[in-house]
Amino acid sequence: MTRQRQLIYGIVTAAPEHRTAEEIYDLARAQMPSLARGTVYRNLGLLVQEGLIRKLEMPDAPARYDREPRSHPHLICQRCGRVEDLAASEQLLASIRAELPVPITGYDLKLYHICPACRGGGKDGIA
Amino acid sequence: MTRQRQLIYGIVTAAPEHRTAEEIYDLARAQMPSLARGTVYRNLGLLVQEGLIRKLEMPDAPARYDREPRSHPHLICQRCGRVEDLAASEQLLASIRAELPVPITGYDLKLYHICPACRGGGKDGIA
DNA sequence: TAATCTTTTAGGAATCAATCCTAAAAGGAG
DNA sequence: CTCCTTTTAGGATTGATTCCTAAAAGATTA
Repeated sequence: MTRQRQLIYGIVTAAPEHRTAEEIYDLARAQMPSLARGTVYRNLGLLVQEGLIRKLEMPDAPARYDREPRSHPHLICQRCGRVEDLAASEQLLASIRAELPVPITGYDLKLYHICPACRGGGKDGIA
Repeated sequence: MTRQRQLIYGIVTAAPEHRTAEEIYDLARAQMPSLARGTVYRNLGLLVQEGLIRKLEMPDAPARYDREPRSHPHLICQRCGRVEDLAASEQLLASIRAELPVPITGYDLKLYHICPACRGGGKDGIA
C-alpha cells in the first residue's frame, strides 16, 4: 500500500461527501504536492475494483466517489447536483428482486428532486 | 422541425435499442451524409429537454439514448454493457416513494447482472 | 543492509466524448 | 420574394480520463 494510495483512500473515507476525482486531487495535493493527477485516477479505479469505495456516474458531470461501496440509493438535486446518501432498504431491494427474472449483482438507484436550497425562498418543503 | 432533427428522432424511436450518440450519428449519416456530429449531439440534447427521449448515463462508457422518456429500470450486463428495458412497476415506484422524505421528480434505476451470453457456456440461466 | 526484482509514481502527452464557434443554409412570417 | 430568426456543417476546443516512460519506491532475498 503506497502512501499515495493511503492518502487518496483516506480522503474518500474521511467524509460522507461525494467528491470528484479533481476535488480529491486538490485535497490530496495539499498534503502531498508532488502527487500526479493520473495517480489519483488510477488509484480511485483500483479502490473501486477492490470494492473499497464506489464510483457514482453523474449526469452531465464528472464522476463522484462514495466511501460506501454497498449498493444504496442516492438523492440528487436536478439543479445543483448535490448528492445525498439514503439508507439501503432491505425492503426496497426485496421489492426490486421480486420483480426480476434474473439475479442481480448490484444496483444503482438515483432519485431526482429539487433540493430546498434550489427551490428558492426561505421555506422548504412544508407544501 | 428540421429534417436533421426528424431523422435523429426517428432513429432513436424506431428501435428499442439504446444507442450512443456516435451510433446514431453513423446511422443518420447513411441517410444524410452531410450531417454534422455536433448537430446530432445538440438535437439529442434538445429532444431530451423536450421530454421526447431519455438520456442514459453509462458506467465508463458514452451515454445512450432511450426512446422511452418515462422513468423505468434498466438491466445492464456488467461485462458487455448490454442494456435491457424493464417495465416500470407502479408497485416498485410506490415502494421507493414510501421510503422517501421528499417528493421526487424522476428516478434512474440500473440493475447489474451478467447476461447469459457473457456467463459463458451454452446453457443460460437454468441453474 | 545491499542487491535485485517488481510495482507504482510523476509528469506530461494523448484520447475520446461532448461542446462551442462562425459563416453559410434553411425555415418561416408577411 | 424579402427579411429576420433559427439551425446547420465543419472544424476547433474543452474537459475528464487514460496512457506512456523513465525514475523512484516497495518488497524480497541473501
